Amino acid sequence: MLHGIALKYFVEVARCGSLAAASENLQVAVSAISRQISKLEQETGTPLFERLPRGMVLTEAGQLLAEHARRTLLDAQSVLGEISSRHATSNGLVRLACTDGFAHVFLPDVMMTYHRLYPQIRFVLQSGIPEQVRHWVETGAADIGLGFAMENTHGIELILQSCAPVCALLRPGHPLAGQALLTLADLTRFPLAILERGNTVRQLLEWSFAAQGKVFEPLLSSDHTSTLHRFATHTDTIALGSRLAIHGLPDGASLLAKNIDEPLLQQRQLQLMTMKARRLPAAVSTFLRLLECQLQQALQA
Amino acid sequence: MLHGIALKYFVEVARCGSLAAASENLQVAVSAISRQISKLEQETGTPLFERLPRGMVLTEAGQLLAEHARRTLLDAQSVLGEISSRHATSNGLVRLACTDGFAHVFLPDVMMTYHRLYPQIRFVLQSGIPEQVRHWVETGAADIGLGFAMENTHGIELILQSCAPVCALLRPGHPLAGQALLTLADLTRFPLAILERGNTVRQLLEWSFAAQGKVFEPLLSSDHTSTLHRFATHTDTIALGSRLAIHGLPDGASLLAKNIDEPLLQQRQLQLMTMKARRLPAAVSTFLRLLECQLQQALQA
DNA sequence: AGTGGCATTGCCTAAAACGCAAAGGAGAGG
DNA sequence: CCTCTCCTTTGCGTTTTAGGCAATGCCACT
Repeated sequence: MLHGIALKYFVEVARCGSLAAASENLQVAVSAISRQISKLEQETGTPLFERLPRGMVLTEAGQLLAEHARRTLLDAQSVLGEISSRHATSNGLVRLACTDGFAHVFLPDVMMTYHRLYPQIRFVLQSGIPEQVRHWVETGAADIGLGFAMENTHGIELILQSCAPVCALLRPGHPLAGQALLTLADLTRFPLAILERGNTVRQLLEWSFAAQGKVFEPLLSSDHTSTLHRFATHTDTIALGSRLAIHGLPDGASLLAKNIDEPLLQQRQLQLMTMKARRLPAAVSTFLRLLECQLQQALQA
Repeated sequence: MLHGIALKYFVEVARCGSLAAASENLQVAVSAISRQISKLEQETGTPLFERLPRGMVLTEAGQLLAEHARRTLLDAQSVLGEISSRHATSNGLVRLACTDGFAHVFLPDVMMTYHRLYPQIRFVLQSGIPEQVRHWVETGAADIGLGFAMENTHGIELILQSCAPVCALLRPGHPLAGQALLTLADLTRFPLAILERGNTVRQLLEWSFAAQGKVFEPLLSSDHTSTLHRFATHTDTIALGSRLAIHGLPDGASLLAKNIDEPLLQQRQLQLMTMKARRLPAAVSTFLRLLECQLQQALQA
């Protein structure tokens, strides 16, 4: 246990938003949890939750405490791991969160490289829209996040940030394959394939089209990057995405990435992130270094 | 309490090196503490202390846990502070550790500047030899450390590191005041004033003299920089120290800092440090930024 | 061998956590 | 408007855990 059960209960309640749900997950009576929360509130001298008819939600003070608690529990877990097996990198789990584009080629490649160095380390990868990725990292559900954003984020530790403009991805035989730079007008002449709403690409594209009074009606809309790519490699459809997403694809499936002459589309930032003020387990930390390194290489290529 | 008492007892035992002493400080029976320690060892599955006839000393695993515990407890304290008084910078204590040279002019000046911005923040300053400073920061007895070192340190978060060669400090009327650069031979022709053993200046000077087969017999040896300065401003004695130590002294007491042509003396590094992986209280964090800024300015001057 | 400084163990008491059941509140829906 | 449902909180008896005290064991030092 190391740390009082109080904090453990507290984070669970914060996570599920009600005593009842937490009681279910923790297999502990509701009353017990209720008392622990009361105790915490007494100790801090402020209410940590707002009591709503349908559950409990963190107050401002509660959020501060929740952050502390999550940091602490994660740290404890990592330290216990390091203690129980003395070799630094045998605390064997790296939990990654990323937006879809990285999940198919880039991250698997990095994981493979890492795996050759430390075969006993396991991975968990979760992909989602940028907002989810950010949230997972912030709450410690993932160790490392890789995604896109349009503005600078706070409440998160930024390991690396780099401009990652939205590109047009098209097959070598495409009519536009000869042009180095495309315009928005070029895009309107071909069917488009793009990620669902909630992703930065989609948002930026919609803004760009709206700014020029054009309607944006993609032929294909999916929540999987690979769907788009597959489609684009065999048709004249133009997929919208990032250069990194196709970096390292097998030659047979290769796509070309073309820049698009539209300022809005340049605004996208790639972000590599971890939880703020968190001490990472050894395995995560070394993986992070590798990832950062490979990311920089890929960005330059 | 927030966190189980176990960790609290644990760090205290680690700090004083025996159950008996910890029992005294905590006002808790020895047996109670002994049981908490046993419980921790059971939970981690490894002994955390080596039992010696004269007390207990941390094992390797124990050290890992102790670091975690200290991080956690400090973090908890800081979060509680932030909660109880919601304004970020009202958690009112900044604990500084530095080597003697900074304690007289430089740090007081920074504290004054800070105090004008946040009048309710209090300070604790402890000065000592570099080894102590480092230790205080490492164990969380101080929030921020400012000192010198000869090699790169680990187990500590380096906020800023900069070359800080040992200089000769002499009064404007001194026979050597005209020279821009002094040699070791110059130093032998005048009485010297220098800090006690354990400080980097002293160490480097002794090495330098030894390397040239000279004996090192300072006229004045003190553990207070100001003693040396006072002495040097009114005699032809040369004080050894850092440029920063005299930065901002009132004109009447002013000394000149001269570089010395001796590679060994250039090796000294100034280090601004905090505990590794620790989340600092808001007040400490803002003070640190100010300090860092002023330090950079002073270094350029 | 004896002594003093330590840590551990056994036993008992005090305090804290837990579970169950009942009570109190506040929307949702008929 | 009343009831139903889904919450949380409270009261009470039981169980678990921490604390204190005194006895024991260990080891070095004299």
